[in-house]
Amino acid sequence: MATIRELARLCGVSPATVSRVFNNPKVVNAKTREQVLRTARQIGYLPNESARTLATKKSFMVGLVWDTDHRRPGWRHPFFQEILIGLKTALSGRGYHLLMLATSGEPTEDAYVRAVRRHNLDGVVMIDSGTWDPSLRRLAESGIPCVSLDRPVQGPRVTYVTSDNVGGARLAVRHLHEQGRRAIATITGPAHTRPGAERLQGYQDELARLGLPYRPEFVVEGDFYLSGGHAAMRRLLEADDRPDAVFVAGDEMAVGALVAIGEAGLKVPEDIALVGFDDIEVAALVPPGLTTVAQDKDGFGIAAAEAVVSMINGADAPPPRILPATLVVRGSSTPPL
Amino acid sequence: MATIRELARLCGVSPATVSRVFNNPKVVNAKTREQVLRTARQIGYLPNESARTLATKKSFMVGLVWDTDHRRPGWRHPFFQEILIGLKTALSGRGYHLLMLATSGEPTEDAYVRAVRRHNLDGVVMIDSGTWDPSLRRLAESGIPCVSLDRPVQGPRVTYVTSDNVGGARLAVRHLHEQGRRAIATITGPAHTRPGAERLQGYQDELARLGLPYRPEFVVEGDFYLSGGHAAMRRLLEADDRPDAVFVAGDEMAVGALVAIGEAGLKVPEDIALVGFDDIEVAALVPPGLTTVAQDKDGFGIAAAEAVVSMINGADAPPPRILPATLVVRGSSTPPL
DNA sequence: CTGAAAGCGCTTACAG
DNA sequence: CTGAAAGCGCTTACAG
Repeated sequence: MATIRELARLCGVSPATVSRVFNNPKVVNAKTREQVLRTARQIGYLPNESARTLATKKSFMVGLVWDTDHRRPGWRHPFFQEILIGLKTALSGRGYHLLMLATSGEPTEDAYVRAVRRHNLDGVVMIDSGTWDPSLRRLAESGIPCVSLDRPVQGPRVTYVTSDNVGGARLAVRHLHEQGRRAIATITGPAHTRPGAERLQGYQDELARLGLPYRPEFVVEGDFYLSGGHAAMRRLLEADDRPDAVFVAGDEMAVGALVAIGEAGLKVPEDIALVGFDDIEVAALVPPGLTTVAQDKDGFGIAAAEAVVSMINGADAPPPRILPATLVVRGSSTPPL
Repeated sequence: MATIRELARLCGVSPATVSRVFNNPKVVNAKTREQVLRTARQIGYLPNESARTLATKKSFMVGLVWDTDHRRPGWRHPFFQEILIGLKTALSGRGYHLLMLATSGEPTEDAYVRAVRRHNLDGVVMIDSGTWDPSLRRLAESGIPCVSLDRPVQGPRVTYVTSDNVGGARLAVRHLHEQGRRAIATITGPAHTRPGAERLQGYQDELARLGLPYRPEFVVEGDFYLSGGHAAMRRLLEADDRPDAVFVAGDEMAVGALVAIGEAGLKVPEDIALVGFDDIEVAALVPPGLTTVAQDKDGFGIAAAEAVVSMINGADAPPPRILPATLVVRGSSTPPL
């Protein structure tokens, strides 16, 4: 591996000049600049990022906290995977790499903060896995630029990105009402997750606006996973009074609900209309097509990357970004009764 | 951020001694060692990894090449997500972090090699996304310790981890035969992917062993995704002679096939038995339960971590690891005819 | 068991 | 526009 000194010697200039060619090209004479660039290409010179980071205190690396282990399967949700790729792409377009932070069995409260400091990470993105342990709080309070997905957090240089969960849920309920449904139940996400709570809120709000009664027996909590949606739907079907529509707060759960309805000998949408949330790939493919509230998955990654990079560059924490959610109508809720 | 000098000063020793406390503790006097450790904790000293990497040429970071963009949706497959977490966990247990490599629109052949060298990465894991472009070949040939998932590659310090795809496919076909099925079709993965080709091979091998004829019209290529399985199944159903069983080379495709069969007014397993491959979460949940060939998802991550770390520590490239695949019997293939 | 010194490969005021 | 020098925070033979 060639170093900056060798390259400088080859070009008959000082290392300082070579450094300027890469970091501040306009200040160096055009001729020498070209020569340095050409020679660098010939000998395959690559700047050593560790040395740069040591000298500049900037690593151009962002940490990803995706708090996962085998007891917390939050990461299994396909929605996160779709966000991850968008985030990686958006960051790399801005010159940043993504380091997956692992606590390596070091279960102390400051595990993440320590990892971030040791590696000179410039910022952090955290994916809400439903848990919110002290190590995340410490990270948010540490002063490191921090963007959280789907969860508001307190901290000096922290912001978050989320979908308009309340508005999206309202869209879903309004749509079901427009289709002539009046007994509209909901299968919620876990109450302790932000999206879970907000989508329930939207359901309640829209019910109120429409003048429909709020019926506690029409609200069953799920877990965002297929099996939870299946179980929740069975509970709804066991009740004396059956709903004619269900707003399911996540597509995976909605597929589980679909299955449960089929097992009960009922049909979607004839007997029960269904609207999901997320618009994961399977929503379009499962018959009769799942009507759902789409989240802007690429938008998550882009907004998170923008926010963290702007804070890294010295800006104050930008306000939270609430991405619009849009209704995608498919067969599970149409035609009207 | 406290440095090693400050810590040394506080303890009345030299930086060299502090360094030894962290890197080679046994050579330093027990008393001073304890004092250094205690003081380090008090002032929150953390070694600067960039400086360490610069001095030692070891970064304790492994790159992940997951070659993805919006045209190549390889990453969307839920199977990869399950592997990723296992890999991260296994690596972090061995003291390594995972850096997601992005080419940031730098579409040169040596983009990955450059990224690896610039960041002093100790090794690399590559996930086969079906494409195999020159930049991956260059990486494999570069001399950097390299582990590939699901694809054999040539290179001085390279090995790979895969499932026993041939054996697994044979298990599936044999099982269908034991259930009394004789007209056994297959929906394959893309022919240019290794798992796709091998599972087809296993299908052919077992057919031959059982004395069943190989019928080209019973072989339809899919894409490993739900929609591809759906389309492939429709083609099988359009033919004059309908199969009574299908070995589908991936669970997502199998779910698509299940849907297509239902749409055609046929039933699984009564009319057509189905066996998938992978054992992703949905396999257990979709009615009537998908019989499938399970891959050892945690095993992938562990084997890859072991292999790359052993090469980093100077060992020769270990032989390829072929993980056993096991049959998981559910309702889609039972009871026997 | 310990310290002084040199070095890892860069960057960046400072002076010219 | 350019160079010499100092410094980023560590590690590691070497000498004692």
